[in-house]
Amino acid sequence: MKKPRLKFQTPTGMRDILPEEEAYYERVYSIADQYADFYGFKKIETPILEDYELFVKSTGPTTDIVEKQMYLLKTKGGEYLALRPEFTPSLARSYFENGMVAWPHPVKLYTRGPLFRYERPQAGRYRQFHQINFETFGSKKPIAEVEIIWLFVKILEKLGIKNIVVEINSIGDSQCRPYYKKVLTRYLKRNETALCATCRKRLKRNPLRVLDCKEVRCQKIVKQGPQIVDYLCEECHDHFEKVLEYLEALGIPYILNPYLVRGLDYYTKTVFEIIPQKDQETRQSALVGGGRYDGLLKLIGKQDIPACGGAGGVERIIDFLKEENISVKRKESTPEIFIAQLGDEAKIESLKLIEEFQKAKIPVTFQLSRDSLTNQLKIANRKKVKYVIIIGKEEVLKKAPILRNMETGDQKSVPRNRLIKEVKNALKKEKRTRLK
RNA sequence: GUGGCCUUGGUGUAAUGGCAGCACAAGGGCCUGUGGAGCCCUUAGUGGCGGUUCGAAUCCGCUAGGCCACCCCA
Repeated sequence: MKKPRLKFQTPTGMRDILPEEEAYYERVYSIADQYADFYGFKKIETPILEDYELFVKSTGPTTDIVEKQMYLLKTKGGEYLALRPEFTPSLARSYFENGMVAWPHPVKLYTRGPLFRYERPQAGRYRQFHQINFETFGSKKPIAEVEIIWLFVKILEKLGIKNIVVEINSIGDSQCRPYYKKVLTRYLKRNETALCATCRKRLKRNPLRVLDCKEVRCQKIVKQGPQIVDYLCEECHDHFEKVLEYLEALGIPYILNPYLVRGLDYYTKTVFEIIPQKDQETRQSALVGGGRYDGLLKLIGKQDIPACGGAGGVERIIDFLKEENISVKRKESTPEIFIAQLGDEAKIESLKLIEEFQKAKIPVTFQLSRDSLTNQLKIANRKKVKYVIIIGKEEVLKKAPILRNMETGDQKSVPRNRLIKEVKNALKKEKRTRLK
């Protein structure tokens, strides 16, 4: 619980990512990069700011994201821009704008980076957060969304995450969903008095959302009501069956959740979430979410292109890694050599030395702003380096710095021109004895 | 947008209406060019505004942040 009451600090819900935390991000990103590449998803980046209308049109004007969570800003030129709250609209826009329609299909894209939603911060939820995101444009085959689920499962596995489940459902398409909506609405209306207040509102605006209400009373009613799977049209039914068949073939464990609907307007057919097993009850912290959105592209471009995609929440994945005690090793260099200098000539000489070590790819550390040898050795000691090179006036004159072993306290003077070689040998010896 | 808890040096904490203290960290010294220990010194704090009171870190109000939950989502 930290809160430095400073003049300037990060805005609410935003935070600095410090070195320790950064190691986790690097880990997640590097694995995502690697797997994206293997599975043929091409990495692209889109601007953080987009035309505000893009999200209104695609994410949906009645969604919470658009209604209350978007960062909206007006430029000096009078345009309305939004900080992107999700990736899909941006990628769909980019698909049309860059003529990807003419690329060999399906077009498989990968992107990652910060997203912004204005809401109250909470565990695993920030106003600036990060996602890894995959989209496939131009395939209506069920394998397309399975591929994305597969990819996410692989990435999570590689990160060391087990104990997760894929929850999956089909919410139909424009053929069958309207009818189901009607049936559901009729059913819910009959039981309206037993629903919670918000669900009574939902009933008018978006009755499907009643399905994933967490109120016990609503769940009770929903459980006895009609399920979408029984109302799918033939095409959606077959599609869904194929999806499940592929998942089984891949050995990906999944759970059918007939009440999974998701909050964005544009989904059709398959919707899925990947959730830690322990959160299955609450479904509070989905690590990954996505689905098919065949109707979206025609809303923002000329052609009607089938598409699907999914997004993984980087912060949530990292939180989960930490909860599961999956540690991430930092890959920064750990210098084993400290260069200590005394006096001006020696300081200049040590600058040259540092460059030589850099060229020889030997990581060194130093504190040029310190002058006393005592202090420099103290620092060297704290940094747990193996060797210290000491250069003073005398050593500059003799062209022979001192090489000191910090463990044994032995030291000897080494001719300047042989120093790098000598250090290399010493480090090699260290490594060998450590292996024994 | 709603609710609960919280806010004291860089960090972790103590003081419950009466002198803001301790530990660690940091910087310096004891020790002129040789570290790890010890000792000494220094820097540095009640988030902000207002109220109650002889007196407020402490009680009250507002405000700003933080954490958590609801809503919703990754």
